[in-house]
Amino acid sequence: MNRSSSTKERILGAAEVLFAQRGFDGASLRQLTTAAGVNLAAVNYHFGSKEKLVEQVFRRRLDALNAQRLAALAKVREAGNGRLEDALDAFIRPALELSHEDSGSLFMRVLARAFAEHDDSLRQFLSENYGHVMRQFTAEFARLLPHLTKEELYWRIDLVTGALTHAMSGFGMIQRKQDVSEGAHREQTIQHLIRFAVAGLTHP
Amino acid sequence: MNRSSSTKERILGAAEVLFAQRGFDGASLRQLTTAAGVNLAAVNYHFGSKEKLVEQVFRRRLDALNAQRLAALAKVREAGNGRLEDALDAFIRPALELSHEDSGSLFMRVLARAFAEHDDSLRQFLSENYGHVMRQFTAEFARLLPHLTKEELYWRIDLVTGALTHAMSGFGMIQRKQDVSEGAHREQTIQHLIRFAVAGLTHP
DNA sequence: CGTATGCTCAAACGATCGTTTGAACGCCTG
DNA sequence: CAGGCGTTCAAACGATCGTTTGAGCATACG
Repeated sequence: MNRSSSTKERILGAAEVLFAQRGFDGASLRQLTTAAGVNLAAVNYHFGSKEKLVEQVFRRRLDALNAQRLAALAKVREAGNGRLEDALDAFIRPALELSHEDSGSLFMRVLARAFAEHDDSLRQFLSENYGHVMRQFTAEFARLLPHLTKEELYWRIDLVTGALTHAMSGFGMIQRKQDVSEGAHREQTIQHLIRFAVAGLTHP
Repeated sequence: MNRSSSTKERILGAAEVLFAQRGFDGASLRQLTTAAGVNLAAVNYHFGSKEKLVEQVFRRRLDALNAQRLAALAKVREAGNGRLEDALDAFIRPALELSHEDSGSLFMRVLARAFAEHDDSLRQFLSENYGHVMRQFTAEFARLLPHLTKEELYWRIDLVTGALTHAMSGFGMIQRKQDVSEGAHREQTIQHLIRFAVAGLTHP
């Protein structure tokens, strides 16, 4: 029983790495199970199919990520000082903390890939399970930026989302310098993203 | 001989559509040649391999796109009034005009996919053939924003690039309304992107 | 007219894919 | 000890992939 959960976890871990590196189609179950050190048939035994495995890879990270985002957003609302920076922090910080975990940084690449691939079933899965998070943040932004028309707001949120996805998935040129600690670098990154997002959302 | 170029063009057109829809791996040569109405072997006969076909799909659009971008940038430099908006216009407008051509909008999706896939050979191809364009624009931005450190500038360019790629590849929620002409909608979009980019690049 | 040349075609190649199968294994329970 | 159960395993399945082949066709040239 303990071995079983170990096998599942090993598959999920290897899947995240290989999906990030080669994409969902590009990573074969043979590469994946070899990297995980498990039998080829284990994926279909434990997950049912490759597609279900993909969903579980998302679930494992996104459940926790979105719970943290919503909790942080609730705290911001509770405080009620209406600072745009705080709402953005609630959205950005959990994602960046995840992406600095063990192999969590790869997950952001997986997520960026999912956006790039216009695979309908995957997009539907993401929308059904996690669309409410985006809706809550959009509502909060609308509250904090009441002078913007709905169309204008959507435009800006869309562009900010693109920038953040791009940055968090590690496409960027910016690398941590050796004389900066990881925690400090993350804090620096968060501040960069927030200042950029604020400028993009509030410009005249 | 006329038939030959027609076959090549039909393959390139169908490839662009299918690569945008299903990705480079996801689109098979059999789907592709069927859609193009040509024989399966035609791809390897005219292009040598699937990978070479992918390169030609990029070349066909990017050669023209980057030539227009550099020409527009040269004009901006010549005028010499140092407006950031004009440099951004030189970068954005050619891409958006391309994406409103016949099936050119799909090409921006293909480009976004290429960014998402961390395929090394493809990235190297893009960097070797078109890296100088990005370098010229970066240099121009550095000239127009002399108060920014190099690191700060790279951060902002990186985020702006992410936003523009995201927006131009049509992920966005914004759709053209029926009572707005296509030309007007494009001009509106360009202005949106430029204002957003200016805000992101110049904020304190 | 005969013969190169450029192109198209159906067919087949070996490789690799996701999935299924049935036997073997370890372990807990009765 | 016997037997059921969850898991792992090697092997095979049919499908599909990119690529190659060699015959067939048309057009251009001596």
